[in-house]
Amino acid sequence: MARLVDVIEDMIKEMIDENNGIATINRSALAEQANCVPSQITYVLSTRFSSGQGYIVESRRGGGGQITVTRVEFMNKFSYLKEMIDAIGDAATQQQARNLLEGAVSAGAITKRDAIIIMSAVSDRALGLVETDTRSKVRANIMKNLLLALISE
Amino acid sequence: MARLVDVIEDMIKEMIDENNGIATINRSALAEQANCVPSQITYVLSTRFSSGQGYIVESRRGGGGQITVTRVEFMNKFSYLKEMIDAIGDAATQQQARNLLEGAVSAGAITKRDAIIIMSAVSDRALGLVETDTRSKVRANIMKNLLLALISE
DNA sequence: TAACTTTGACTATCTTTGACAATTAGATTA
DNA sequence: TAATCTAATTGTCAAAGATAGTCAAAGTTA
Repeated sequence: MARLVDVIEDMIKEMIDENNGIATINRSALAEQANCVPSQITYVLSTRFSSGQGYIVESRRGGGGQITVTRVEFMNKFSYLKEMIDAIGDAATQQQARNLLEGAVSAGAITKRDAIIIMSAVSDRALGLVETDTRSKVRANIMKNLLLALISE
Repeated sequence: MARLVDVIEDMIKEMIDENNGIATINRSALAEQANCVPSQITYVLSTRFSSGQGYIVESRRGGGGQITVTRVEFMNKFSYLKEMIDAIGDAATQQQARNLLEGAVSAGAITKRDAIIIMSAVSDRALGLVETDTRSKVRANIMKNLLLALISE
């Protein structure tokens, strides 16, 4: 069964692709198109289109209100990695790590190969022996070290 | 009567064989099929499909969640890495990790760049939040996962 | 007896939904 | 004109739903 998040993520990315890197969204219309509640759109935007993933999301409420999603282009690799490091903060779940890495790959900030390597180091499997209550922090730490290594190449 | 672990192990291996080396599992569905509790699947995966045994296991929770098991083929050109994985065993100090990586670089099994990346993930600095008494085990685990990722490319 | 297997209650994480709050443009009114 | 109302939008947050993970006790086997 396809996940709604994935469907919506794809729809938004398509809009972005078709519009020179900027999607202009009417939240409820998109929700209707995707057959879901409007807040689901908000959820997708916050988990898949964050600044650490190379997007700027702006919005306005009220009549004529809308959401615009802009893919940040021409951002050099270093500042992208820096954004990622900021986004990680001091804890990250496996899924958050995955989302960040996918964003970085599609932004061209890192290669797919590097993303796979990094993911393999911070997956739940790799960290299985770390106590569950510190695992997210350990993951964040490792990931930041890995990204720093990429920066300092 | 055949042991459950063996039955489930075979089921998963069959799925892998039938799908180009990758099985996609819904844990509770498979448990139902095998007539056991879901956590039994987790047990089989951790005892029979570990990184030391050449499998990459990935998973996601939540709606649409799933587990994927990938069998990594050891081609000849990766025999050095396979031996490395065996050599790591279940614990490695930072120094041992460094030595192994240096050996791999001078043997031409991995690039210097990859060695630096891997080292940045398993350095004491990256693992600072892991309790010292498990750190070597965690390091070994991460390293095996990383090497498998390199092989699986 | 030591190691391995099986079970199940409990936990963690991710997604989906919906009720309610906040904001804004434009229309209406005093 | 200024204040107010109204309709149109997005934002927030917590609950419900859907998976997988953990851990320790009980059972089995070598």
